[in-house]
Amino acid sequence: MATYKTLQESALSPNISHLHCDICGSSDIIENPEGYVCRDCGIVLEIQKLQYDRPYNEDLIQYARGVGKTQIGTRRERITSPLSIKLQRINKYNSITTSERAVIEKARIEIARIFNYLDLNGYDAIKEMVLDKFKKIRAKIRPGSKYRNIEKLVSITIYFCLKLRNVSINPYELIEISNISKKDFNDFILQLQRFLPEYGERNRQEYILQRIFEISEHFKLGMPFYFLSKKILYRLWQGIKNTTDNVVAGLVSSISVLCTCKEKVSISSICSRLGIRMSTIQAQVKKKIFQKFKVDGFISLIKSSDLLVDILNKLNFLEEQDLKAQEEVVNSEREEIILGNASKVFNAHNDLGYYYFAIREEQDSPAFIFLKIYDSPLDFNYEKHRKRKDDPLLEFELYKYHTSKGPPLLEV
DNA sequence: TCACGCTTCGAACCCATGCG
DNA sequence: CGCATGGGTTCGAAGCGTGA
Repeated sequence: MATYKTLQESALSPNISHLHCDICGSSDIIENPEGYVCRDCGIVLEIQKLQYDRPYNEDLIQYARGVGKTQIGTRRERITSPLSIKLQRINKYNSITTSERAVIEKARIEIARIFNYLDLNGYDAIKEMVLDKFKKIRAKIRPGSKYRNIEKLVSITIYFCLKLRNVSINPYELIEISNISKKDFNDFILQLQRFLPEYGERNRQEYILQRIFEISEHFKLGMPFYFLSKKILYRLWQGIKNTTDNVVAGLVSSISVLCTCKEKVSISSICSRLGIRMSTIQAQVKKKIFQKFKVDGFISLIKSSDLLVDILNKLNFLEEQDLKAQEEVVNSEREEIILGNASKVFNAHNDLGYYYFAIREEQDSPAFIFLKIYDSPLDFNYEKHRKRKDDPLLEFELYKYHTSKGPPLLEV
């Protein structure tokens, strides 16, 4: 250290007073990157610049970068020293920071191991994100909690971060390679979500669409498959979203395959690619499509695929024209209208079912909104109710309905 | 006969809720 | 944080059907 200090001091002073020029004898010597130079005659002195290389010394090994610590003597030295109490105290603080750093280091190794296993070595940015979230989440958990377990916490943080960045991840695969049980995995996800609020608000549709795209690429199903899947995903989202991402992806892809390219790929191969069961998709199609749209005659997933095509036809999914227009509708921003001053003026049963008549004041001119409630969406024919082909088509979705307190809240 | 995809149905699991 | 409960969802294994 003394040598380093001397060098620093000498570098700060413009003159190196103890040196003399070899030629003119002047003591006006300065230091530059090449060496020592005489300011009077401009000659570079023969004397070498001192270059300090720290010599190897077994005792100094603790200074090495990586360990980043100074050892406060050996245990015996600390006890026998006259400054024993002080040294013990310093050593105690020293070891506290060591354990925290060791945790980060252990986490870093575990993250690298899992990324390596999942073949995600190109995702360095996500690796850094995982470590960052790991530190932040761990800092918020009280000491002694099981949720501070490094390996388990790393595993869950990786799961969260990959999902947030729309990178495919199979939870079963992650559980298999991590030191975590299935029960703990679910438990951790539930508990740790509150420390990562962005996970709850993430765009699930984007992740699911990414998985559908992977299916499309893997089985070479082409763009018709992808666009139909996208349409089904966005338009039926409210009805199908209440399950895991992979199941939704499987449901949408399966419907799409059954309607466009049944012969190209089997449903079971799509399911195994997504790590889900075909029976799950069958149950979903039965409940979310057939039961929801009140279509009788469901036998099984494959046997009822003709009926499925009929349903999608009636819902205007399979029309080639309007594809672009419908995509715009699907992608357009949603606007919420609260029919606060609407009044129900007619409430009779007729062929169409129930309907409401609503009035909403907008500046000086009143707006009239007709809401027709059908028994089933299949009873509704868009074309019949559009006077001209180019009439704008607005989709209304009933978001909240207060039976006794007033009119419904709508999402347009 | 075998492999593969599909169907069936009970078991296992998940999740929300409440309690201690 | 663990446990119990109950309803809904998903899994998993056995069996069936079909084509090579």
